[in-house]
Amino acid sequence: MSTLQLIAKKAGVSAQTVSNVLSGRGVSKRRDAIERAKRILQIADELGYRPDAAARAIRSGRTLQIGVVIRNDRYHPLCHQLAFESILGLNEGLLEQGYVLSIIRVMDLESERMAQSRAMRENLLDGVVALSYLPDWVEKRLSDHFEHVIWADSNVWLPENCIRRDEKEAGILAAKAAVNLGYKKMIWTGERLDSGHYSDIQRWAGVKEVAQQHGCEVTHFNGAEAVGDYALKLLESLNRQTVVLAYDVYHARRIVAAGQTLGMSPGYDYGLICCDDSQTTQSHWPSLSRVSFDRYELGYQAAQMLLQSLPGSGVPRAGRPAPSRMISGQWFLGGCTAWGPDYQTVSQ
Amino acid sequence: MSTLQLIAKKAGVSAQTVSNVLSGRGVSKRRDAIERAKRILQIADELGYRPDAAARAIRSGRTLQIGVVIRNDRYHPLCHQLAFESILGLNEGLLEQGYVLSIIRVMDLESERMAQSRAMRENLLDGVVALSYLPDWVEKRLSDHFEHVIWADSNVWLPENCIRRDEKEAGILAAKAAVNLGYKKMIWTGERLDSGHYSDIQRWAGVKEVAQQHGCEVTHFNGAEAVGDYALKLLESLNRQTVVLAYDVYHARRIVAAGQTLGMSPGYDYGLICCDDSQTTQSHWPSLSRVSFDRYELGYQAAQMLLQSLPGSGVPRAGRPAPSRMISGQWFLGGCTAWGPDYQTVSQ
DNA sequence: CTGAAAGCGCTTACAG
DNA sequence: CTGAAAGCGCTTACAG
Repeated sequence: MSTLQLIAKKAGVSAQTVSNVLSGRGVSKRRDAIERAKRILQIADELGYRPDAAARAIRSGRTLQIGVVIRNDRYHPLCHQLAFESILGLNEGLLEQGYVLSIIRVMDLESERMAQSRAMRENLLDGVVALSYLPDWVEKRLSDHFEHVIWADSNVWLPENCIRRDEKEAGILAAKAAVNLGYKKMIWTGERLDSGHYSDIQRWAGVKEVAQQHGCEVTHFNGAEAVGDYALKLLESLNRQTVVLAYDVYHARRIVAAGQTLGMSPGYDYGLICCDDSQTTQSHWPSLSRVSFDRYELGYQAAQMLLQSLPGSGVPRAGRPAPSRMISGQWFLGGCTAWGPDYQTVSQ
Repeated sequence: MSTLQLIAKKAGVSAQTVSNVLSGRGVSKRRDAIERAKRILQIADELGYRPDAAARAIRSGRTLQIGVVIRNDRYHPLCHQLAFESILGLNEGLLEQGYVLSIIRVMDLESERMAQSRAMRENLLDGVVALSYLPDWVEKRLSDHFEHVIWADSNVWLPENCIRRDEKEAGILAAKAAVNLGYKKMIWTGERLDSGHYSDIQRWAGVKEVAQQHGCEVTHFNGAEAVGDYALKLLESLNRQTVVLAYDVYHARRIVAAGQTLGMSPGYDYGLICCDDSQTTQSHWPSLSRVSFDRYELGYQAAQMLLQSLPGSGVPRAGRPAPSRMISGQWFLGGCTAWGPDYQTVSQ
């Protein structure tokens, strides 16, 4: 491994001249200085010089490392697969400013496990982004442990350092589309109604609001209990006048699977509209009528917010907390799974 | 921020006594030493002491940081969504030995971009895991840049430092299941046959081998061109004697979507078997008959292999290259999408 | 503008 | 077993 010292020795100058040249600062316009700088650069190149991240960190007091907290672990590897899109966006935003991202699992924050995770045990991270639905004790622990936290998609909502999807709007967009398509009855399928993650509460609130405005009947179907009598009851109430509004793609799939056992297809035999999707949906289920959120962008923006709150991070207004943001959803008719009750089968 | 020095001052001892106590080494059994150690621990606790990762790295010469190279980026955020499962497994394996994982995108390895990515520009990583299908120039660049590389799921296959799924076995398992279920004709759907990623080549090789052994006709359908005349031709050849063997879940979904437009369902009107899945499939499409690979485990094992190849990583046999490994697939009947041609509809 | 010195926080030798 | 010293690779003051 080559160091500044080594380059300095080979070039016959001092270490900090090398440092100056390599960092692009303070090279004089004098002819000999320019020549020397060239030689230094060449030697550094020959030796394959790369700065030592640790040495830089120890001097600057900043590690340029950020953590992202997610729920996934060995026993719940995919409890929130969509997190991946946000992680990729986050990574891109951080990388642009020289920051590096690493993953922290919620389970690593448990008291008994804290000592196992070097990211928690040592001074390693300049800040963290908490992603999605987190237990109360996790929120507290993160606030205690890190000076800089961005709450992305979590139940924490403050004037600063939070970023969320506009979930009520998602419910409203989905329900309005249903009304406009002419459906007379709505079935809401999700796991929770008025508790849990803010997305559960607000998507349902948006749907309910639109339904009431238009005098439309809405029944609730708990998607977690899709097997047995209840599933049959649901399926018996499916018809061309009825639209199922699904909390997410997972619930939408369950409805389709259950319908299929009775020979019913979405779009044709009943309407199906989903309140949320991800980029995967576009490739795996493009025909789904849905509200779409850009989770990659959410991650990217969360990165911007965190960098803004970090002093000396190089972005504009660095060092001041970032005002909270809300991400808008977008209505997508899809391929589609909701033609409305007046749909006529066309021979192909 | 509290340092060893600060604790030492408060406790009236020297810095390295504090270091000794906190690292759990060399505390004598003498009564006064034990008392003192207790006091030091208490002070460290009160001050919320956390070791500085950079300082430790600079002394030990190891950063305890690992990179994982993936293809995903802003323009292809989900070109390989399944990578997430392996990343989570990798993260778990590394974390157990105090290592931290960060993400490197293939695009960050491009010459013009190298300088942008601190992970490449600086001495930051002790080693990397290359995940999935990588262009030749990426393989070369990684080998040149890093002393320790594990090739996971890539086209690189050497006696050491490589880990792969047994893809030929996957093709064989899928095709044998089809034969055992009584299907007479097979349709293979994937994008490539004899070139590209080793999974393309070997899954197809396994299927072909079994088909030939049993005198079964196999036709190939390029899933990338599923729209238009070709799709119609495919659909016309679907019937109860025929099974579609899909390269992956994505291709399986396309077949189902195309079939649906003609009112055909997998399992009932034709057979559908998939050569690969992921943990997501279990929740999103449990009825799919398939070969299953544990990508989380693949990541976890790749972590073990990398740690073994790193000197001083704390695992057994550290410092010696890890022999290459092959991960087995497992046959899953699923819910199912392949009952065989003799399936009789049962009233529900 | 360049060089010698000091120091970031820690650990690894080496004396007492 | 404990303390004073040296040093990891770099950068930030301070002299020449």
